[in-house]
Amino acid sequence: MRADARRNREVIVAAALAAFSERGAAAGMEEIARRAGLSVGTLYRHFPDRSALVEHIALTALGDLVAFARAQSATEGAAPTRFEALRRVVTRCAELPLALTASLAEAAAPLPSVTALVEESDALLLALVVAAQREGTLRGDIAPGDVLGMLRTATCRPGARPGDPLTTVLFDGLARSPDGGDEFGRRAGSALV
Amino acid sequence: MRADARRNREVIVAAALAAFSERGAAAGMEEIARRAGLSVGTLYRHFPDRSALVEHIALTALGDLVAFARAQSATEGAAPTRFEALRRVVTRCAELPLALTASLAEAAAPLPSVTALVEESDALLLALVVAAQREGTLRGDIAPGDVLGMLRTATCRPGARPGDPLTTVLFDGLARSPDGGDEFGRRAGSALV
Amino acid sequence: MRADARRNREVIVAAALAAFSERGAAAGMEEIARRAGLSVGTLYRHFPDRSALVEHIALTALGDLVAFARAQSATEGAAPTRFEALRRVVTRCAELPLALTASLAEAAAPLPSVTALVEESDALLLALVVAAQREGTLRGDIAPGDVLGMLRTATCRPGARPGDPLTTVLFDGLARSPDGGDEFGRRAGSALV
Amino acid sequence: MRADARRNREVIVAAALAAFSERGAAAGMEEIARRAGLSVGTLYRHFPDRSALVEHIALTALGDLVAFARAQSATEGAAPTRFEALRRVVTRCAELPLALTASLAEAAAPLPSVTALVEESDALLLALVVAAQREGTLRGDIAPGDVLGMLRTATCRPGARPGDPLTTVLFDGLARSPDGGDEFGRRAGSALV
DNA sequence: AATGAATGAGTGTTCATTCAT
DNA sequence: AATGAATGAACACTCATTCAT
Repeated sequence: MRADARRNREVIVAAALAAFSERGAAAGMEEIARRAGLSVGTLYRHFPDRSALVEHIALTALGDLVAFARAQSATEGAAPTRFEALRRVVTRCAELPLALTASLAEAAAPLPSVTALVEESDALLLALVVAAQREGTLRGDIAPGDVLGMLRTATCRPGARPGDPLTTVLFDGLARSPDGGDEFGRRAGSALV
Repeated sequence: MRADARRNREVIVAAALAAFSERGAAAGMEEIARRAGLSVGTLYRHFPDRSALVEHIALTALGDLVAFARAQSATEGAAPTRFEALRRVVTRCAELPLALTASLAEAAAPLPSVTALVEESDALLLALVVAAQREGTLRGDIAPGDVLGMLRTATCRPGARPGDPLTTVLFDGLARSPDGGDEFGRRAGSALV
Repeated sequence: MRADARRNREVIVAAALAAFSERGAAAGMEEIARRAGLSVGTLYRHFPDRSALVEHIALTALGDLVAFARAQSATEGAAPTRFEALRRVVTRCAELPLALTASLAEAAAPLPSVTALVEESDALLLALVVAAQREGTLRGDIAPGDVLGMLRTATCRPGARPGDPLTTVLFDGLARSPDGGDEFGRRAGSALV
Repeated sequence: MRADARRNREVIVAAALAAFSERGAAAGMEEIARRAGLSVGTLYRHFPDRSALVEHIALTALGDLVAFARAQSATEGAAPTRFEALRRVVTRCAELPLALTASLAEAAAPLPSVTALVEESDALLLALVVAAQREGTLRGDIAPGDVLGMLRTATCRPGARPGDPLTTVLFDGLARSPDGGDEFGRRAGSALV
């Protein structure tokens, strides 16, 4: 592949990402092309049709996340605890353009390749949650599946951002307090959404 | 407004609700009209344009929920505890067609009237959570905002249904165990979603 | 169907016929709509897609011809001889917009409904040729299939017209001369194309 | 012109011929280039635009035929009779890719250069028919123009092939029977195509 | 008041043609 | 001189909206 073609391909993907993020799956090919400073024909040279572009973006974002999650799931990872590994993955999740607009997610969902990655991602995260609970760094009184739900709520909301207070608070709340107690009655009134 | 006109309006709303639920925001005016047994012209007699119809549906569903939440929030409500009131509101939430497809929610989100109701709904639910924690029926070791997140995860997922096991399990998990202890260390590894 | 809709449908068909005749199958939907004094949307209300329009026109022309051929094939038809019946059918053929441009014919050919009619048309014409030969009004020294080929050459050329000298000459040449002889050596030098 | 350039030109023409034969005028420049093992850029180096390529192919095929017909028309040609010369020309005609799809023929028809060759071809063939009838080897009871029509039917049908039974039968039927008689009344009912 | 036919701007997509590599 | 990437006008088709019946 020629250098300029590869460059253009990247420009297209970036433009599509931006367009979908800002305007949802409603963003048209023409608009994406305009953002990329190219013409529609070039889009179609790189992606056979609209859904191929959507799929590519969804797969790239998800694949990136899954790769990172896999790395962090390996015991020999740099993270000192499974809890910390989980925090890193979730933080990375918010850094990635995973928070694609809901409608793009909906558009990509039925694609088998996307479904497969979502399932792997879920499995990796779930395993991390369970492991963190086993090692005692993540409170054990919440079902792993519920924890996953909370994480998803935190990271996949439209507009989620890496530095989000919600994510921070969430992990604070999920951590087993160092003094050994998730003592009942602790008021957490400040950690509102 | 004549009786048949009011009837038509209701039929239209019901048809739109069904169409959006099944086919997402992709559902067209013609399809909605067909489901309603009417013609597009009649749709436009009742709603000036598509977004007015979307807004009406979102407001109806949300308004219904907020009204119910308001009623349950009044201390003199029939619910014996705030925990029970919360459970009723959440159950009602799942009964309502609030779990509209993500794309419809996205379409309705920017409307100020919808935003206002979402905020009121969040405030009411949050107050109920705090109150339930105060009265000791809802475990206090989870931040109210996190509880809200879990509830949202449980109720607003696409495809959520009133009888959902997740909702049941969630409230089981949220209840302070009768023996007085949310004892630390309880493993919940088997309670996967 | 409303009166104006039926009128418009006819206008569309006429416009499509004219457009295809003049510009071949390359004629676009927009042009057909413009000729009809309508907008593309109306074309698509009446015909689900381009090929449906092409098919309709081909079927109408062919169906008309086949109906006429069927009528003339009935022994009790008004034509005194099978030869005369054949001549009428072929003349009618040239009167119909059957001489659609080659590319339209090519576009319509793969449609099963069109193929079926073409086959029936061929069968009817072939039967007429054989019958005319049996009754002695059509010279018997040419294979019926070859006669059919000649007829097709005469009628289905692009630009064929009812009054065509070729058709006249062709039937003169096919007729058994009244004096009983297709005598060898007759010069026909004047009957050139 | 360099040797490789001439070679490329030939390859392009052959590829275009194959593409048009198989897929009709719908064949695109990119497909032709792919068949030729070249890129579109090279096509445009040899032919200024699509219609130039179409014209070249039509002219080549027709010119080849006309040259052959001219040669056979010269009295001193190798053919023992005019009838045999005609048979050779027609056979050659079927060997040439003249039977291009209808839509290509339509595309090339309006070009004056093509029209001129078609007319010369018709004139040559017609003259051969008349001459063959004069020398008594081609039955004289069919108008030369009609004979031409039959020949066209036989050779220019889409899908016509050199060895075609139709061509053989046609010439058998056109030949004056050796016993001297195209005797009237001969039934040919069984010789269906 | 209801109908459903007509509108037309907009979308995805193609392809002959041009031009940087 | 060849390549193949980029162009952009054109096409088939859709659908929210309007309006004659």
